[in-house]
Parts: sequence; structure tokens; C-alpha cells
Amino acid sequence: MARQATAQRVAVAAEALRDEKFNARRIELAEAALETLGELGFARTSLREIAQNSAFTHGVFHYYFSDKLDLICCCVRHYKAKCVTRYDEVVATAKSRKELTEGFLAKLAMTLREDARMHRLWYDLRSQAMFEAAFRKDVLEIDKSLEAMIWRVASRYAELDGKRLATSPAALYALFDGLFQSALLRHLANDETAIPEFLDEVRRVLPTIC
Amino acid sequence: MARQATAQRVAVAAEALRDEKFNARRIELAEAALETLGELGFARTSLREIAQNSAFTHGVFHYYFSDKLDLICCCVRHYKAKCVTRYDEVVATAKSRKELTEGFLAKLAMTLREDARMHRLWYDLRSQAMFEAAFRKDVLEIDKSLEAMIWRVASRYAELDGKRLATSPAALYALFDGLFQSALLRHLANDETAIPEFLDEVRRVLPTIC
DNA sequence: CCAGAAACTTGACACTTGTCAAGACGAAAT
DNA sequence: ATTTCGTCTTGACAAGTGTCAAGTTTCTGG
Repeated sequence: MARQATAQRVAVAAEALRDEKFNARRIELAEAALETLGELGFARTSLREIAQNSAFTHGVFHYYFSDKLDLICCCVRHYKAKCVTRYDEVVATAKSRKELTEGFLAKLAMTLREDARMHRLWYDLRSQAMFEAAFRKDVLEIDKSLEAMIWRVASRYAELDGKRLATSPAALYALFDGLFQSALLRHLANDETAIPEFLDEVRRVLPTIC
Repeated sequence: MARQATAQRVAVAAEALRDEKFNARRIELAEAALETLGELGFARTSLREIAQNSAFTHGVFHYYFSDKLDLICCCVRHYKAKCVTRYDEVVATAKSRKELTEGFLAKLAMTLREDARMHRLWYDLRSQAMFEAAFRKDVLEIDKSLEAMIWRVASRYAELDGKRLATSPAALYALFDGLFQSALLRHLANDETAIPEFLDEVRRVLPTIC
């Protein structure tokens, strides 16, 4: 009886370990896929292309993912985790409005400059979700998280001057997302003025939200 | 001499006529292509699919367009012309803020409900432009036109109460575009609350812009 | 009316795609 | 040591892609 129970516990533990390894591998593969996806976009990216730009063969992807959509969904979910806490440190450490503003702007500029490819992929996938139902759940969830992220920044901004925000989370996110998207497109089109003008715009907008 | 000049004028006129016919045909084809593009999105749409969903054969498209990108660009440009004057009548006829607001909201709701497929295509193509340089010029141009369109509505809104707008065109467009995009996605995901909540949001936002 | 041009159709091409089956490799278990 | 299992590779398949050349129809100017 006791031996049986022990054996079962060992089996369960072994399976859990396998699962964990399996999942870790999935994330490795998703990360590799994100490279190519960020480069080419969803439409032009094939499993073979992903494989060629990585250390894996195209078969592995089918071993770990039921199909292409499964892979992309995993990529999107993984992307979310990285993205959504980007401004939290600034929010946590800023001691004044000015400090928060400058920290936020600096991070925005850095994101735009260095993670442009990841972000255009995000906009690509969000558009795809309008056609492909399989993406919608994840995309809507990420969108909510991003809205909450912006709301955290804005709340802190208001709090630092003892004020209350005058807009809704949805409107605030729409505003920043719209500005960011437009700046990203212009930046990718080699418009040198895109980032500075975007920063100016944000700087001008911030005082009006509360 | 005179006869030669006449002959030349006739030839020029004939060529212009041919050109006009050629262009008209291109637009017919682009319009047919928009049907399928709105249904499937850029990524999943092939020339053959476009042809099958229309009265044309797939060869015609290659007769009138140098390649697929050429066709899509023509579609986008044609789409722009239709889209950009959507609210101008409301702007021209509204005699009060209330009238303008209600007219604007009604048009927004109608657009969201009836032209959802065309608009998701627009967002798709704008994302594609982040990857494909060939789209950028047209997309940026259309974006500017849409910004101007929103600005006209807002300017009239301010003017009707003798006030001045407190935001920049870019920020205002970013806000409306962001809200619209989010509402569209939710609407396409069969979220019944998407449109009413969007309208509420706009109703709340409008008084804050001046 | 008829020759030539324009408009369009058809079918084929070279290539890429997602998918999967058959097998190879290595490690763990018996 | 042999079997078993999870992991991964390879090669093949059918379906679909953009492109184009060759042929057919329709129109039109003389």
C-alpha cells in the first residue's frame, strides 16, 4: 500500500518534471520564432523560415505545437509577460511628477528605438485578431493588461500631486496607444522627427489628464 | 500642317480616353478585390481567391496590375477617397453642439456596424506598412487625411460654442483612432457592449477637448 | 469588311506552404 | 544489454502561391 503510494508520487513528480521541461522548450522555440516574426510579420513568416533563422529544424516546431496558430499564440502570451511590467520600476521609484515624467518618456523612447520590431508584431497580431478568432482571447487579454499598465503610470502621476485622474482607463490607453502606434510607423519609415515629436506630444498631454 | 496637328490631337485624346478606361477598370477590379480583402485580410488573400469571389479571372488582375502590391496599393488609395469625407456632411449641417455630437455618434456607430470589414482591412494594412515599405507612403498619407477629418469635426465642435481646441490634431486623432480600433476588435469578437460603451466614451471625451 | 491592337482567358511553371509519417538518436528503465 | 520512451530529423506530400507566356475573343480604326 505504502509502496504503491510512493511509486505513484514518484510517477506524478516525474510527469510534472517532463511537463516543465516541455513547457520550457516551448518557450525557447517561441522566443526563436519571435525573432523571425518581428522581422517579417505574421503574413510572411513560415515555419521553415523560423527554423532556418534559429538552431532548430522545422519538424521540432510541429513536435511542440499542434499547428502554426498554437505556436503564434504561445509567442504572443510569452511576449505579454515581458512587456507589461516595463514601466513599473519607474512608477515605483519616482518621487516627483518630473521624475516620473522623465523616466516614463525615457522608457518610451527606448522601447520605440530598441523594441520596434516586437511592437510592430504586436500591432500586426492585434490586426490579425480582427480576422482570426483564435487570436482574439489572448489579444484582448493583453490589451487589457496594457491598459492597466498605462493606468498605473497615470494613477501615480496624479497621486504625486494629490489629484485624481480626469479620464477613463480606456480613453487614456487609446490615446497613448494611438500616439505610440503612429510614432512607431513613422519611426520605421525612417522619419527622424517621429520619436522627438512623440515625446513632445506625451509631455504636452500628461498635465491634461488630471 | 493643320491636318497633322489635328491628327495628333485626336491621337492624344484617344490615348487619354484609353487611359481613363484603363483606370476605371482598375478601380472596378480594386473594388472587387476589397470584398475579399475585407473578408480574409491581407495575409490570407490570394489573387485567385479574389478572382473567384468576383466576376473576373485571375489573369485580368495581372493585366491591370504589375503585381500584387500594386493591386493592394490601388485598393488602399481607392478606399481612402470613400472614407475621408464620411463626417463632412454632419459637420456642414449641424447647427449646435448637441446636433453635431449626435450626428457624429450616429455615423460612428453606423461605420462600426456596417463597414467593420473595410476598417479591419485598414488596420491590417497599416500594420503591414510597418513591415512592407511599399505601403508606407499611401498609409501615412491616409493617416494624415483621417487626422484632418477628425480635426474638422472637432474644430466645428469648438466653433459652435465659440471656443478653441485644447489638444493637438495628432493627439486627438490618436485618441479617436485608439478608441475606434478597440471598439472594432471587441465588436468583431461579438461583444455586444463594444459599440454602446464606445459611444459613451466618445460622448464623455468630447466636452473635454475644449 | 478586315487587319491589328487591346482585353481577356487559360493553363502551366517554379516555388513555398503546413502537415505528417517514418525513422534515427540518446537516455532512462527493466 | 535490450527495450522503451521521449526527442528530434528528414524527406515527402498535396495544396496553394505569384507569375507569365501563349492563345482566344472583342473591339476599333481605316
